[in-house]
Amino acid sequence: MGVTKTEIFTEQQNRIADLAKAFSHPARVAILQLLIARKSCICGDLVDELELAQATVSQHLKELKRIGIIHGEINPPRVCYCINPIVWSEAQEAFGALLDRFTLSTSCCN
Amino acid sequence: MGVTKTEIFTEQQNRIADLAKAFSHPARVAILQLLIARKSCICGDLVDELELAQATVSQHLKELKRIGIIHGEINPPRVCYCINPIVWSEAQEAFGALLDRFTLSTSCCN
DNA sequence: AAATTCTATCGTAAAGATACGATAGAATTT
DNA sequence: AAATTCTATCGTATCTTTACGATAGAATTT
Repeated sequence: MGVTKTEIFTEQQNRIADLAKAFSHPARVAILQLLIARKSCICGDLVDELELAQATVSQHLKELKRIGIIHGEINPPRVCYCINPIVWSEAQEAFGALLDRFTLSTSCCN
Repeated sequence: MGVTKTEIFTEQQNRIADLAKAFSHPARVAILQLLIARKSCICGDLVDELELAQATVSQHLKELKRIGIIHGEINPPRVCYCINPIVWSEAQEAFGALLDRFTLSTSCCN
């Protein structure tokens, strides 16, 4: 086994889980924070800031691109990575909706 | 290798990544949504709602407990799982702070 | 054209995650 | 005491993730 049964969950549940993967590794959190702070970053800069090999950074960037939360613009000989505002606000709404659904009145045993 | 180098990241980055793991699998999203809706759930109920084996549901509950976002109260012969309001609000603040740090003015290439 | 620079991908090794059947443990019920 | 009920854990198979060295590809620079 070892394979997630995505077909038994809703689109929304699968999408939230996928978006959460963007934030589920400290390197990707660090990358997103740097992209926000710098407004644009190239892979080389990120490799200097993070103590990770260039291949590893590139792999994390690939995952963030797959999710859609960043996109890269080729600006030879470099690549400018940026937050994708559409997907970012999608994440804001998705997490916000889920996190705000719980209030103390919803709690039972505390 | 295959082992995350947590020591090169900040406490905050590691914590956000860990909290995000709670939401990074659709089954755990579904469990949290059910806990909110029902205000308390027992493992058996969850097994009925999710099309997953009892052992699998228990494993996801264990992961959510490890993160701290839920806690179980033994109420023999059952267990009442609840959202932990402290950790839940920690997640609200952590994700909120990160997600709100990006605004359109912070964007570069769009 | 050759050298340089930067990023992506390949190949690979190790660790972690996911899923489930089987079994154990703990408590109530019969 | 035996049976029943419910959850946790064990063992295991498979897939995924993380990490890095090596190499390829694409573009500018010398």
